[in-house]
Amino acid sequence: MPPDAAHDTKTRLLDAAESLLASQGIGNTSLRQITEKAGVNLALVKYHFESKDGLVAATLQRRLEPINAIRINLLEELEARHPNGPLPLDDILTALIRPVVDLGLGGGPLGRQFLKLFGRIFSEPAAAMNVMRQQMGPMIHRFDAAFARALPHLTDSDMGWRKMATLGVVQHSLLMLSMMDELPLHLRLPIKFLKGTPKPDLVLRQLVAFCSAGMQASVPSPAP
Amino acid sequence: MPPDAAHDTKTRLLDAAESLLASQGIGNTSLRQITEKAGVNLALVKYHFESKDGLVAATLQRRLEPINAIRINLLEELEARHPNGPLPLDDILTALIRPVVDLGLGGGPLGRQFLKLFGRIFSEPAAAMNVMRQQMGPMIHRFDAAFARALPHLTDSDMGWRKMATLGVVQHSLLMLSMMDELPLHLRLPIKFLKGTPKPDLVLRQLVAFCSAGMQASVPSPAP
DNA sequence: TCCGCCGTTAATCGATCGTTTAAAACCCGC
DNA sequence: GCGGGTTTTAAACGATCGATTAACGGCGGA
Repeated sequence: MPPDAAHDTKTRLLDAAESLLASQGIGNTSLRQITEKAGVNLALVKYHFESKDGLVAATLQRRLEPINAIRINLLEELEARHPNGPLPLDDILTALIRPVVDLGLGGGPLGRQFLKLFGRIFSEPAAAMNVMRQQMGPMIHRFDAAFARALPHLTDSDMGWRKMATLGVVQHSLLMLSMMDELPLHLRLPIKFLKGTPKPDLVLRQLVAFCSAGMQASVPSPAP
Repeated sequence: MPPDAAHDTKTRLLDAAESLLASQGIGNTSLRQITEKAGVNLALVKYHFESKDGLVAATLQRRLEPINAIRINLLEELEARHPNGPLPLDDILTALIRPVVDLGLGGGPLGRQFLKLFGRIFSEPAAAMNVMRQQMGPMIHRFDAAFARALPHLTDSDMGWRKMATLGVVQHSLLMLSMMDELPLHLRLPIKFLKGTPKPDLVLRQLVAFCSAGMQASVPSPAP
């Protein structure tokens, strides 16, 4: 992949888009803002990405693809270490959560920006949401067997509720963390217990601890 | 119910706004869409709500206020039943979660619509987010003492992480549920384990079970 | 040298946005 | 039925949106 002009333009558009989409949302960010920040002509969006939706999709895909690849790699390593018998639940959750925490809090401000975009995406127009699910769906499905091996006594329904809750914990927590440094102080109620940006390892441990316990909760009884 | 109370201009605007903001997001919904759906003149938004932001804020406030009032009522009843000693964690979580689940899944389609708006709001422009926090902040703070009584061994930091995770579970799960009936079938990956709209009691039990276990998780140790 | 393609540019398209104005319509006590 | 405040109306404002066009520069192959 040569560093030709076209590749450079694409990257600059993606970087600018990632930053602006994250901080303002998709619907509230204009192509003109993006191209101005990228120092690039407006019409090049259509040339390189066909449309605004295309640019948004490419922005998401650029980050989601490697994250999900790492997740599956970690899972396969884990499965290789435990050829049979139940898998350690905490290790499964770590494989699921660590890649996104590392990107978001381990890297520079770029990762942080994507973290916010990742958190926002569930509320955005269908076009963006579809890319999200297209990327996340197969990855989550890949984890299904692992969870079933770790918690064999859970019904499909109970397991479904708990996977949904787990994703909620990760998505919401990381969104809040990524918002930390740009919110006015008096609005930081949900995260005011934090002194500064926490280290990735701490975040990972907290999220895994909560989700692991939630996953292993005793099945709630029908009705009181 | 006087005949034109339901057709009162303000109420019709709020109803139309709630429905459209929920299904499209705030930034992607125009005042013209709202006023057309409400059967009301465009300029009346400025007359009754000053601006678009004012209408959005009023839409949120109309639902958040009674929900948070019920939450605090339930909490105070709980505290009255346990004048001293620790509070049952599951009951605290029930007081926190039940009101929003009941509104969203117990009532008609109107409640469902707001559920989606509630789930979206964390990703929307600052104006809307501020209203959200302004309403949620004092309510959450009201629960702080109760959580501390139920889990006295947790540090402020650990407690903070777990409250954040709990809100994530509730917010994300309810958003997914509220999206159920309008998503194309092939995109329902996260919730495909559900046959139909679940009863409020089932949802409440699942969410409380997960969050309660997560809240009570053993404190994660520093580093491996 | 010239052709042809790729990347880029400036400019404009029609549409739609939130907001604002000024006048009309309405309601109610007098 | 008349006057005055409240509510509603139609129309337009300037700004900005995503999309599109036609022309231009550069550079490698014929």
